[in-house]
Amino acid sequence: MDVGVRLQSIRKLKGLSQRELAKRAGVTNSTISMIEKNSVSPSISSLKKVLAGIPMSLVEFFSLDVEQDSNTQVVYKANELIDISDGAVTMKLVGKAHPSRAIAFLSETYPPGADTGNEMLNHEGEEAGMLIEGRLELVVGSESYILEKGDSYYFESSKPHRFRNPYDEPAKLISATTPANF
Amino acid sequence: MDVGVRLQSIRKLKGLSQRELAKRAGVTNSTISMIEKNSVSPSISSLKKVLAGIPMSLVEFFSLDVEQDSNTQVVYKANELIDISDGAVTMKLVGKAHPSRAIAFLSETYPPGADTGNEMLNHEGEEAGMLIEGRLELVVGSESYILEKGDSYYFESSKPHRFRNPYDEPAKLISATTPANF
DNA sequence: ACAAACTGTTGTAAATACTGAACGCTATTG
DNA sequence: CAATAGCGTTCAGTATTTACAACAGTTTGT
Repeated sequence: MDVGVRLQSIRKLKGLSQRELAKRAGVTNSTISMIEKNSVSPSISSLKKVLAGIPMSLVEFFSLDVEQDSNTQVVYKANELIDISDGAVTMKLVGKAHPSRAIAFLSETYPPGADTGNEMLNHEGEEAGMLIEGRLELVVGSESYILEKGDSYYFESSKPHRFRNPYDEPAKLISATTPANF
Repeated sequence: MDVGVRLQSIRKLKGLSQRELAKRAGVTNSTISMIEKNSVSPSISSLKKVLAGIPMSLVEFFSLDVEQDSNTQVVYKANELIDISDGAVTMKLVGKAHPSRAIAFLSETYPPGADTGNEMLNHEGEEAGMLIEGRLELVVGSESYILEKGDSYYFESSKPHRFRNPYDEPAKLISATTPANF
């Protein structure tokens, strides 16, 4: 979360000097220096100007993750998933030990009557899933769908959405969301 | 790309007033007002402070796309998935019509003897999955694992990996990969 | 109707970021 | 050995952003 260090590593990765980047970006070299030393917190406009000289967007800049080469666990037995259940809905997360989680991969079970409630729109990402057992109702935006075994979905997480099981047998769903909000 | 408009829409989405957000964020209301009117370009530190009051990260803030009303297909029936099978392995992709695919969400079937072959290390990204039926062997790096029904996995796509079904019943797998390489 | 509590929008003064011109340093070149 | 060109850092002055406080307008409650 260190803007200075982050900028410096990107700049060096691109093989640019402070002055070179400054020239391309249309700022002075001292600006770059001070930003990298965290002696100032740049304004959005000037950081944007600086990044334009790389070039790189603000999103890219902030989402750049400092790499980590963990030798983490790969396989998780059925009983090793971490339970993040919410109300009646059972949700089990794959990859508990994973550091830089990009996907939230879940096994979800909706007992009869279960409902996620009207989730607020979640700003980022996309999600997909497939129904493994039972039937389930999916509402995305103003549309309502009935999922049956083998059916799947894919939508932007930013749209308001909701899962509901109005039937009398449990529904089992496997889903993936990116980026992970857990 | 308009910071002011962006902040305002998020704030209103959360049902906060300028003063309320200001209080939570530890800044003054005038700061919020001026940022939203684009009469200033806030510093990273103050924008970060403001967003903390929502709360929201800088990445989320900048990656929030304002309008995204793509009326693309949401639900895909079992027979609507597009088949990208490779050799003996059946692979069906969810969300064929989706424009900005971030996840490759697949339903895969490995008949007895099927093998993906030694896949080359696959760019960056991560993948996760869960076994729905049968048994399957997964090799990641130098490690080999046996997946049974309900077991799952999560690893960096950059590690060399391979799936194989040495058993005499078909194996069914649901997987998610990001970013999508299809 | 009036007051109280809220909304967002301004000035002005204080705090912070940016520029331009130094500085010391290392490497390359004649 | 200069001399030149590059590097990143620092300092004083200027430009911009922020806090504080006052403002007008709208809604809530008595």
